[in-house]
Amino acid sequence: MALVLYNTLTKRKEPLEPLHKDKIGIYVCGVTVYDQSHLGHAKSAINFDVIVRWLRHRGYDVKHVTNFTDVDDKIIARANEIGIDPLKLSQRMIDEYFGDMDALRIRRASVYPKASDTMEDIIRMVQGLIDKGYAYESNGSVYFSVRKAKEYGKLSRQNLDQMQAGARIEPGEDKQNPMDFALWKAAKPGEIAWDSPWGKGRPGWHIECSAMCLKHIGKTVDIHGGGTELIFPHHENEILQSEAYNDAPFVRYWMHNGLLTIDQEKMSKSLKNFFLIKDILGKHTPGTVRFYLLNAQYSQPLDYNEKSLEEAGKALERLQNTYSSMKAVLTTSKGTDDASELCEKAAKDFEAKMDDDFSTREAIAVMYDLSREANKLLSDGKLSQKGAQNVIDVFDKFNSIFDVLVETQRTGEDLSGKLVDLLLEMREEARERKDFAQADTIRKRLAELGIEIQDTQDGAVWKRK
RNA sequence: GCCGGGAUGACAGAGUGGCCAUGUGGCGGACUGCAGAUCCGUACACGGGAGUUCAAAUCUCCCUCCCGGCCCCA
Repeated sequence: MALVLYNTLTKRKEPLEPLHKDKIGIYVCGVTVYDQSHLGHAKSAINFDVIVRWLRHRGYDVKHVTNFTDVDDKIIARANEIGIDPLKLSQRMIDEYFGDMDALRIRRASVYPKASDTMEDIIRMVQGLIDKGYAYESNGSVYFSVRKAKEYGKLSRQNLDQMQAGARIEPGEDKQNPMDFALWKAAKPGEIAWDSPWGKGRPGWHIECSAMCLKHIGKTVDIHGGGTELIFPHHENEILQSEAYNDAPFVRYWMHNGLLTIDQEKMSKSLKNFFLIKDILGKHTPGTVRFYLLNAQYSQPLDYNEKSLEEAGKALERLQNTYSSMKAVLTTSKGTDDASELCEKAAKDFEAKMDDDFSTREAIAVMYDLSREANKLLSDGKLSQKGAQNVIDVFDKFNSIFDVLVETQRTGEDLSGKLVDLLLEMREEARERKDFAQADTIRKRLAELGIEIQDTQDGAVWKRK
């Protein structure tokens, strides 16, 4: 069955058909690095992390490009406040960003271009747009002329005339039309600037993405992603620039992730209602955070609150327990049922849900069903060792995409493992002679050492926490 | 004002024209020396109003409310 995904451009789910058979170029708008990352950034990054992992799992050769906007008004303002070079500030924030993302086990993109490294390409593109008559220079700045665009608003379905009537944007002093947007901004005195044919200045916000897509992927990118708040004007303007410059369709599939809200409002730096990733990770494991964020369809908004994050942690523990139990009985289970039918069905259902626009929430539900059935077989003493392995295989596949489970496999082969086995034998003897005080002491002392014991019908099993 | 997305049980969050989402939490059981884990059963639902249909939470229309976008933002 084909993989389908929701395309914001056409407003429907479409089968994925990359431009070049098995290769996919995906560009995801990154962050403006003027401050630390919050949970909303994590949502976007994790959503696309899973999407890319799934595409790779399906056999595609994926080139994933995510940019850093390292030159912009906010960075300049912040750098001035603290008195450092803007590019130093942005580099520092990039380092922080990678620290957070690595902690959340987000796989790195193939390339992370920065606006400041892409300057030649940006200037070439701006000049090209002027040469083709789509853009004009005015007092050292360059603007894209929206009236020259063949189609305006095809992504966001905005109508130029209505927008102006409704928004009543005052024309900027250098603009011919209020909806024109800057491709190149003339430098103000003292600002960081690059040389260009129009004097010193720096790129407008939208042009870097167009230039990076062209440079790192090509005229047409298969998938372009970002948060829903970027649809207008950012992505709309990218389309105008790129299609005018390249004379080719810019993007085949537009994917937008829903925003993280808090008390029903968008989490954002400007609203000051954000939680930093590093603060959240002080209270919750990376697995819990990932699981929480993947508990909703990527395209839907998700309302954050501490309680639902805790719930996600408990819910995840359920899957973790099953996984750990299966590992624990891998060489001891005595049943005869290899659970193959069950596991094949789960694996198939999981694939189908992920293939349906990356429906992580439903894919998780499949895992719960598998969990329940597997636990039942285990507690009835029916599960075979092969069966435990089959269940583990499905969980491993799930985890290769979601990356939320931790290895709790007993390491019984080394000395410490053998010592734990010995203690469990002694505890078993204590229990047989009803010396529960002794048995409980052993359990308690081992727990203090990070070894968790659970009594099952087939005897006690243990794992490292 | 214009554009887009929503409204589902205590909470979180799926989905489909007729059958159970799922998880957390409740309640009642099973198992157990105790813990823990696990399993079984159970209650609680589809914003409001009209229509289509044998059948609608699921399709159509209207209404209400919420969120996002229209300066920056994942």
